[in-house]
Amino acid sequence: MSTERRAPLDRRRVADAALRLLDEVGLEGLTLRAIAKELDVKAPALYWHFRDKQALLDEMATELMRRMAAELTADPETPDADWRETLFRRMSGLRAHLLRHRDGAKVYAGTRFTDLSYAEPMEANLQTLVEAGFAPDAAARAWFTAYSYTIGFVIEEQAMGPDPATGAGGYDLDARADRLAAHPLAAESGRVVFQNRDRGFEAGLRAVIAGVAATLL
Amino acid sequence: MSTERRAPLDRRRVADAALRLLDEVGLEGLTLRAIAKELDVKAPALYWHFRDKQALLDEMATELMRRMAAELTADPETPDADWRETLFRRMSGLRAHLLRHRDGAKVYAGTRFTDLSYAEPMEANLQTLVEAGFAPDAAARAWFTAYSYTIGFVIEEQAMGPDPATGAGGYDLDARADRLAAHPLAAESGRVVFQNRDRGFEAGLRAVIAGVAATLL
DNA sequence: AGCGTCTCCTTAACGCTGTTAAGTTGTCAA
DNA sequence: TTGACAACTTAACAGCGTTAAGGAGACGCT
Repeated sequence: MSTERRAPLDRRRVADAALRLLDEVGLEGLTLRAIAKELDVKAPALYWHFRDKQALLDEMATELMRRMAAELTADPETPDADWRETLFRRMSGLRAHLLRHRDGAKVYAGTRFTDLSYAEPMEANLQTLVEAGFAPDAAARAWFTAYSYTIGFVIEEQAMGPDPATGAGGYDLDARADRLAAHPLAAESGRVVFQNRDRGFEAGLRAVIAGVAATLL
Repeated sequence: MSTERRAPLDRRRVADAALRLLDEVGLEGLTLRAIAKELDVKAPALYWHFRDKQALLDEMATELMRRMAAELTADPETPDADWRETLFRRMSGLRAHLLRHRDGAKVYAGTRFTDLSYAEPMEANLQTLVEAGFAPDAAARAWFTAYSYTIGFVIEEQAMGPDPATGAGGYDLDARADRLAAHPLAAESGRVVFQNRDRGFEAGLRAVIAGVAATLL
């Protein structure tokens, strides 16, 4: 008679399962009952670990951030990298993590972390900037500017659906261009924005970093 | 015997009422029944005008954009303004419109416009950049970069709650600084980011524009 | 050994949500 | 006068987040 009792849940394992499920069903399909089922549990059990659904979403965002931080310590910096390269890599890494999950940016944006695990990596990032000559205020401003750009970019990006170049493309660019035939620049801008997003993101990020260097350093 | 029949609804009047209601109840309180009540109508009536709730939200975003465009044609450009000033004003105006409504950025971000009224102002904006010497691709990139920054900024901003400086401040900055005492730069960055948001937005936007000029022009 | 307490979960139910189906009313054309 | 059509209402449904109440197992205490 195996009296195997499942180990009790904790917040991280719930957030982990929720992130897994998110990729299958999207944010609007991410119900408490579905998450509970994933964990072989009934929905009200989740209320033992979280005050409400928003607290669970906050924990998901925090878990995402923890994974980002873990990747950083695992894969150590090239020591001679300057602050531009560091900032570029941090924001590219943020985008990559958000893109790993369906609606990742919407889950992440504007949520409050549930613990202080963000403090250490954030301090390190700001330190890099200060060591490069930024005043503490300017370092914070520089970081938040690049962060805002990244978040905004990925939110729009994920709302567009899959990249029409890579993959079967959910959006018909030619039809869009036809509708906008009377506005040639707007028509062409669709291709620039919707296609080749990796390159596009990086071009914009480089601009942001260059501007930060010019006005805040 | 007054047989006054209310004029039938249309999409814009519904979107208008929904935007009014949004300020009172926030995005999560914006239910179809509440919108319907605002219009003296029952909830299923809305399905005569919209396929589903998302279509209504799209119309709200479109209406917001229309108002922005209307403000532009009403208040004509100083003719000698250079592209930096134009871009700065456009993005500041976008932010101002998003801030006018509770959860404005969340409603606006990542929705699809329901008609082509965005085409004309967008063409004008891109034209300004092209006339200033940007290649068409670079103009589109420049615009989308500033746009992403603005959207990301306002989403984070509205998620923070009211500005602690102006108004009674929903967030306790001193408590935050205490928690982060071991990480002085991170602690101080809270004040930089959470306070004085108008100035902060503008400083970041100026950096973005300077960077765009340096790398894309 | 037995009792009580605490943790972690279940069962049952609540009000509310977006959405659909079917029916009603007024208006206008032929 | 009839019929078609637009613009709604009434009624209902499955599913949502959430709460209240209770139950099973582990743990410490006497």
